[in-house]
Amino acid sequence: MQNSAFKRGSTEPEPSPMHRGTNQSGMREHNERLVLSLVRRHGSLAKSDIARMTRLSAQTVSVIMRQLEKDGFLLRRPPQRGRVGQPSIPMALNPDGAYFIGLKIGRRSAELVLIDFVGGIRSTHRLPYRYPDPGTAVDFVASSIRELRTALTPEQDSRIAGLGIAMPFQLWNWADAAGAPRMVMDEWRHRDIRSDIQALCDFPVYLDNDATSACGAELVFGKSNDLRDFVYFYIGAFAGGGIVLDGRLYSGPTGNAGALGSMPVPGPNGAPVQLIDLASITVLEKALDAADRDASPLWSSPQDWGDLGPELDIWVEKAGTALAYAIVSAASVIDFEAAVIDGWMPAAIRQRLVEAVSHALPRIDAEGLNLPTVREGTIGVNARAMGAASLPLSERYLVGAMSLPTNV
Amino acid sequence: MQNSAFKRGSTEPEPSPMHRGTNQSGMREHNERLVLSLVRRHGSLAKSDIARMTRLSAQTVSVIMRQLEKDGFLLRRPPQRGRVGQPSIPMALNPDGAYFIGLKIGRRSAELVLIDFVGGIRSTHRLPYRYPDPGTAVDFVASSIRELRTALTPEQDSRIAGLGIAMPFQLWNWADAAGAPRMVMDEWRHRDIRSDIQALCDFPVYLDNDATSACGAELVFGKSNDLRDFVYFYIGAFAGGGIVLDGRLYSGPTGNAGALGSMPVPGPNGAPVQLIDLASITVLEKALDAADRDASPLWSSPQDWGDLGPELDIWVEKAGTALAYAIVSAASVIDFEAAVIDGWMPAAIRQRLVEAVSHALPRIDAEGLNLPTVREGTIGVNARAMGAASLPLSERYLVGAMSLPTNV
DNA sequence: CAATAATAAATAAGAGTGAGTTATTTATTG
DNA sequence: CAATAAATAACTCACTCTTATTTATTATTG
Repeated sequence: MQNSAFKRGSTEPEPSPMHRGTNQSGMREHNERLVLSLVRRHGSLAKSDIARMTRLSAQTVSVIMRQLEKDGFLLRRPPQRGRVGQPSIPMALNPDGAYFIGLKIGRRSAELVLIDFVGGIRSTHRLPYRYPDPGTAVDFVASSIRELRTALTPEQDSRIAGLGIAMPFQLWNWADAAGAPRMVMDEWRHRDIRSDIQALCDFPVYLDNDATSACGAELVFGKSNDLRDFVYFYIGAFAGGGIVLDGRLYSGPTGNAGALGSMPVPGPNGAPVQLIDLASITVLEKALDAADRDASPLWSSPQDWGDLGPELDIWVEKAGTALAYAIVSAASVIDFEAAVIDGWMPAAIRQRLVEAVSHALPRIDAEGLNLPTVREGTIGVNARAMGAASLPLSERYLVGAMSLPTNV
Repeated sequence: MQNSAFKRGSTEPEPSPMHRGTNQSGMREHNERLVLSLVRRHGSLAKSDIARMTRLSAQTVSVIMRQLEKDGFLLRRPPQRGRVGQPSIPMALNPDGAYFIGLKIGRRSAELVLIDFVGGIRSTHRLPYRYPDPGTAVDFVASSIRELRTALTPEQDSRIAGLGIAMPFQLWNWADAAGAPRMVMDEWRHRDIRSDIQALCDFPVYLDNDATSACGAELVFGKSNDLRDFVYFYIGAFAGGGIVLDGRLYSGPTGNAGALGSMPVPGPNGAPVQLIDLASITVLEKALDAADRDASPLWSSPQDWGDLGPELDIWVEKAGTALAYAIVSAASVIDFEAAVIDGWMPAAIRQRLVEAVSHALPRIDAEGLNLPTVREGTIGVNARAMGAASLPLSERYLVGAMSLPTNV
């Protein structure tokens, strides 16, 4: 079953489904994005560094970067002395160069953040609910945006470059049978939430899977940007994933790439089950409920779960093994450099989970594969909302997504 | 364990591991490749068609295509009358526009083919052996190339644009314990066969996994070019695979993407085994041996295996189920549009195998996934050698592989 | 049924843009 | 003060775009 909302969209119609040619403005745009991408990855770089890396002439880089500085995307840093020759002037991203809105629509709450060009959170809005409902969600977005925009100067306001939505794929399917009326959940199935929110905004609106978005946050704002290709797991209420190929978030032809929660892994009795059935936080919740332990910290305090007893240990062990199988399967498809694991959990638990995966991995038959190294994610609980905000950023300012330079 | 030979190489040193900028010649080259890619995909196209598809101006397309025609890459077809306005002149690929050499190094034989710009096989050279040995292989390549080049006019000879090698990953590991001396097989581990062959050639030499190469043949010469993203299985002595993303063969950071033979799938007793242990032709061979049937047609007559009895039926069933699991796992990583299955087997068997997969697929839990459609490959037994030849073609004439336009 | 209009492909001439080249300036270390 | 390296200025060159023109066909009309 396909989610009609999951056709990534921008503000412009794209009448040509095919490849497009390149002209001078496309070339310039590509080179500008390249400069911004390199500066983002390295923190700060001198014009001469960029020229060497890109093989563009020093003059060309000079022109491009002066323009980017003039446009407020780059800032000069103190000249670097100590080596022969004129000191180089490192250029860094200007945090105020552009702003982005990230919207996470979850099963228990919606969250909207305003972030700056380097991923700093400038404001946060939150709406908890028993179950999500499209009308309420759109109202929340409308009022939150109105509120945050009034707090900005006109100059800042004009620099809001886009909004991204992170939402579970097939939200209606995974809804809690408990609280959610069937009819409300079915609304999600047919409603094009992206268009509804686009109607509120004069900047482009993008939508992607929540775990894929979280992966985008890791790529754009995290410390994993030394990696060109990695597979990413976000362990939330349900386990999900994302894919980075050639340094770009890859969400696939239908937007459902990195649907790692649906990966078949060996189950307790030998029969295959889905990763989601072993590595989700709801699985831990059920185990705690069955043991008459209080599971509420799982949702309310992701920074510290307190003592959850042996149920946690068992979950970490089983989830880690399941993730290890998923990693081997993913490595059979793409020879990822790394597997990055993050989630809605305390950093200490995340670390234990990564250790469990690292421990289980060598016990799986991986003959013929180059196994990825396993790493912790570096964003944490905010990854989905920040990832949502990273979507317009990537689309507009990085060499990414549809990145062949196109006509303008 | 990593195969040092599996660093895809070209004839030029690539000192910059990073992204490169675009300049005018890069822009022109990109647009030329785009034209050739579109003409290849559609069979023939008028200049005006290309202009509409690429959004380039008619004049630009006119200039580019007249140049490509002058350079011998495009041919005029009869004008298309019947509609209002000046008749359009479709342009098609000139088969003699460029030639490519494909080399397959297998476990039982090496094969070298010369193909033209549209995939026509112009000559074939074959060397059967009990086990592969690097020295013999290089000698075979040297003499075959010498021979085929003397049969070409100087004009044709100068149009040989590259050579591709298709070779199993970790050839030494899968070697038949029977015939192959350990020492000879170990030579493969350390020898850089690509460089050795590059030394014989004045055109660039590429190397890729054999199944990945076969996938490239399907993409470039097959009838699967309506697909932007697909997963490909080549069932040879061992099962292997390849990946196509955004219309380009993706071989991954280490060249080991699409290592689908190593995919864990449920085994006969519940414990996971690798796909290779269920869906390889060697598995069928062993079953035939155990039943005292003659397995030799498997290798000697891939066009017609004759009657192989119930062992074949069992193998098709088991291999089909295993492939179905591998497809679901792959679909969890990337939401491929299609799964294409080809191999060293008669077309009728390939068809039965695809049916077995299609039958097994709906019985696997694929909640949350968009399952790809299952298709037969359209190249068949020659896929690996032709795929090898497709590597330099893609690299040089299609928007592909390292396809961001770069400086020249 | 010719004459003319409409349509679309293809091309020509010239403008505009952006990267490359060469030479120059600037600021530092040795 | 020489050597080195960053940064920039002036100018050239390549390639696409725009506008106008030519060409070949089908459709329309008196």
